[in-house]
Amino acid sequence: MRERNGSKEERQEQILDYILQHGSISLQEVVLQFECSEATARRDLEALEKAGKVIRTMGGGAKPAGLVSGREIPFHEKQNKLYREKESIAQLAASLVEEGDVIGLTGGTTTYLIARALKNRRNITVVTNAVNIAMELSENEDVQVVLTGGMLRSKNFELCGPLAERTLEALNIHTMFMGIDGFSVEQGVSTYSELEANTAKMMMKRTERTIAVFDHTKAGRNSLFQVAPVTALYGIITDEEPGEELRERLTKEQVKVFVTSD
Amino acid sequence: MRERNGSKEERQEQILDYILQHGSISLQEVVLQFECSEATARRDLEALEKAGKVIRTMGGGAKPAGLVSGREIPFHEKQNKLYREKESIAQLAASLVEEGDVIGLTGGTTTYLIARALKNRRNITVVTNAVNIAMELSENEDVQVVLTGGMLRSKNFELCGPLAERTLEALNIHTMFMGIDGFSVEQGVSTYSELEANTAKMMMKRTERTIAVFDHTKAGRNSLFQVAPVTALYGIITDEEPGEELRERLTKEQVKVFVTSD
DNA sequence: ATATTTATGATTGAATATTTCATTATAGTG
DNA sequence: CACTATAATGAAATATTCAATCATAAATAT
Repeated sequence: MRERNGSKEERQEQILDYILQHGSISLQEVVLQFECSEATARRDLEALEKAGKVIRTMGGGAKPAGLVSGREIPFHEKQNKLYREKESIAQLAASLVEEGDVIGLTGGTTTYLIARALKNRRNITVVTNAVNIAMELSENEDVQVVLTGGMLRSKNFELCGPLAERTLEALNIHTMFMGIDGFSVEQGVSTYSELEANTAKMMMKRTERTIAVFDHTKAGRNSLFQVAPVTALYGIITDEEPGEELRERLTKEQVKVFVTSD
Repeated sequence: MRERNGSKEERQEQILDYILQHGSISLQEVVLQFECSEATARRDLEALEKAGKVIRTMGGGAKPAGLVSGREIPFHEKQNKLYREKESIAQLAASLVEEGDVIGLTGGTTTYLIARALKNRRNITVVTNAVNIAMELSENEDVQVVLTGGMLRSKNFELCGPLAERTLEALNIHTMFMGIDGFSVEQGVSTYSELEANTAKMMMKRTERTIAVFDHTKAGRNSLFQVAPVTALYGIITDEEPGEELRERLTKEQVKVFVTSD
């Protein structure tokens, strides 16, 4: 390889730096600044685009929306296969929210979509422990966003730990939408992660009405850590009619069932 | 004019809606969805670009980063100014950090640069109330990131309010780097925002050594809300030698002075 | 009714992007 | 140390997209 000034990685990082500072860069600027060919400049921009860090424009590159401090906010819609289902769940959830409400949202893809559905609302407050949800909603000044504190788990952008729980103690939430990994009559709602389970539990304690949101693949499944029994729920929102037995039990426990196809 | 479905304005608004929701749109999607020619589709995107509402890409348009629901994030703009000075301040600050330290960072451009300088460190803990700093550092698993809770102020990504202060009560910070808007002998350090001032005050209470970081344009200036007198500081880091009187006073008060040019 | 303005679609030359292939440096292997 | 394999780069050919221009038809004004 004919390295002139530095490695490919260095160059791309510098290009990204430039874009983050200036907002955009032209192909010619890349060529001149790094004394490389147009082909290389394009390849660098292409690589950065693939990494979600740059959006390519005609004759250059620019800073994409949804990029915070050079980092992509994950959970973008394309990635998800159950996007339609989750989107319809999110729409239904959002329809239950009224002006003046104080809403709680745990982390997760479905709750993230609920946040997006609430994005253009006025006069609501959203309490969440998910940084990406907070960022999404902060775009709208009419939505008050309260983020819990805590240790940042980089993989899913959730704040967890004792600090998160401590923060929640000071809050009172009307309606909380809880994203979960498993739902069954016997075990209630459950998640893969103990940290998340604990944080969710704590959030529930501070909430009047807890509504579990999940797609049909989660129904009848149990994840490792139980968050709450079905009796603790105000309602559930899902995309497929639950089985007869489940439906009966839920009715008996006065758990409201919202199905998107209804 | 041969209006098919609606006016030019309607169409452009719908295109914008689509882009805001989906993040981007292709030229072909515009053509198909609105049954117009490519020329018209391009013209619409061009108009939206001129209005600053869309960034045009190769073969389409996308949501621009500078625009968030019609408002701009001032954070990245500010970063341009005095970048070199701030970067050198950040480097000096980072050099004071050792393995095992628990570092506090308030929000601000300079502190953000400190975070970036600390990004590849090992075994340090960073406590911050700035979401963008947390996101930046969370890329590295060897840096433990603790975010305070609080109300998210969308303009600068800072978490403020009683909740932030409540979170800080549970934490003990070794060295804190505080970004400020004004510094003078009489008033000490000050900021534009009362919320930020209060949060900074609280963070100071939980910190052994507080170091104020600021570029020379902040020296000798007072902002609206005082955070602390100079006597409360362990040190300052700035890019220009302070005046003789100031230097004398700082020496007398045993405030360490770090200047990047030294 | 006629003229004017505006929006649109089509065409063409220019700019940009993509693909492919040859070259050279780096890293690894015996 | 030579040899190979790999990765990065540059150059050239091809394909795509864009910008500018002009003609036409609808809406508006006179």
